[in-house]
Amino acid sequence: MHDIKFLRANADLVKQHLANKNIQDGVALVDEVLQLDEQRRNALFEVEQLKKQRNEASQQVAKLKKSGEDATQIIEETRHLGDRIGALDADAREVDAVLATRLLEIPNVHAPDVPIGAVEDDNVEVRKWGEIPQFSFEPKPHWEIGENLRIIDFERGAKISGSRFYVLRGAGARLERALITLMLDVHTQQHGYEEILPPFLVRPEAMTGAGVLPKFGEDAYHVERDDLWLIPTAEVPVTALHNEEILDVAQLPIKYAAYSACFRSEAGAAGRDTRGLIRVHQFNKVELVKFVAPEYSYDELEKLTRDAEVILEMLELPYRTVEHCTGDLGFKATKAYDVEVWLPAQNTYREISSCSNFEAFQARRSGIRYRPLDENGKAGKPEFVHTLNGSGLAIGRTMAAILENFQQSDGTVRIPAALRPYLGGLESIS
RNA sequence: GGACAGGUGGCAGAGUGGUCGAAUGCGGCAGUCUCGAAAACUGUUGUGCAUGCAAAUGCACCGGGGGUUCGAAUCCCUCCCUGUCCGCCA
Repeated sequence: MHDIKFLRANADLVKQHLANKNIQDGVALVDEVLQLDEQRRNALFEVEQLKKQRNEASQQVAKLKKSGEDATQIIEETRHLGDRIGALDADAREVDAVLATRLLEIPNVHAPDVPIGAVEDDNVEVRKWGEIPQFSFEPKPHWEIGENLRIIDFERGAKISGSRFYVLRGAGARLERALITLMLDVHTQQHGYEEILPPFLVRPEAMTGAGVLPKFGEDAYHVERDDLWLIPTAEVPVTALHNEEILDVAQLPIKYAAYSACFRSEAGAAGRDTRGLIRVHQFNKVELVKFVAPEYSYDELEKLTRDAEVILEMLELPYRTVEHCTGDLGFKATKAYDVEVWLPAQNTYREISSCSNFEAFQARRSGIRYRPLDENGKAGKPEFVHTLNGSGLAIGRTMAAILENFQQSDGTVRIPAALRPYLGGLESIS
């Protein structure tokens, strides 16, 4: 969410950035909000004048009654005032509600150094790591490997829950659990994150604060009866951890690593990645979330991205890191990197982590603040923190990458050395 | 799910219709005292919004929302949360 004052003062800049982000109705959205804002301020000014009159009249009544005098005349006169205030207040509230919703729907601006571009192809590769494996045979896609080894059961997943669901069994289930544990261990023991295990169902406020609602409700699952949402990522509950709090500046940066199951309806994704573990309704992920002082947020983004990359290096998986161009940045981020792992059977890199700086976009929605220190070390007025997050990593896609990259001609899969301690020393799945 | 009891400033805790944004205590900040510190004493100490260049002024906020009233922290409705007991349950 934008600061309305910033929007008022920088409407043209915001419009330009939305155009850079390839947002079609950006100009109209900004103009509508500015108009609503003016309406709201006019209504507010009028109603506040009337309230002032009413407050003064009420104090008169109090004085008269105290001295035992008759106040019926003032009470009579003020009664109409109350009706008008009520009506104007209702108008102002209505405008305010529309304004708040519209404001929540305006995408974030982008950082000045983000490459301008329209689509994914304009993203810029910033790093590449690892050797792309050469096979003496035609590498199989991970879903075939998984089914042959009887560690992934897509058919029964569909029987139980429908398409885009799967069942892990035996070594597959254990591998999934090992990956979760390894990632949490590395992030907590080597990268300084605190481990969080959050609720998987959250209130609408948490979804709104993180930026999923009101615009992207279609992509998530909603439990009607209790008005709770299944989290599409641990980002939602972990970001909400500090909603409406003023954080102690000495604690910043706050860094959390959270495992959760993630639930996505994948509405509008029909026909895309229909096979395998790449695009499913329920998957596991270890998510990294940071709350930082604004001046450090871009440094922290670089570190966060590195924290994700390190996991792939430990697992010996080749990857590249690309920076999103403006057109691919999405709704919330001012700057973002995707870490993409090599998938041999698809002969391409696929996103396995997306690391973003949101600046104050989420913090403003969620009321997450801190008191910056002045040059004398004294605490000042509360200001919004910057929030960042990134996958560290998506577990299902990591499993897919392991199966495809380390498959052998005999159909077995080699387990990378770093993972073996988490699998009781297992060196390959056969 | 049922029955009670609660939710007030950073914390503790008064306040049951009229200068209550809110007593008091603790904490924080500044000052006095001191070589320095502690103690003591004095002062100060919330957030958001609007108008304004500013100083300032106004409005709102006592869990959220709505209502009654000239006037609500205080009364009513509703939702949420916490505690206790009962029921159910991993």
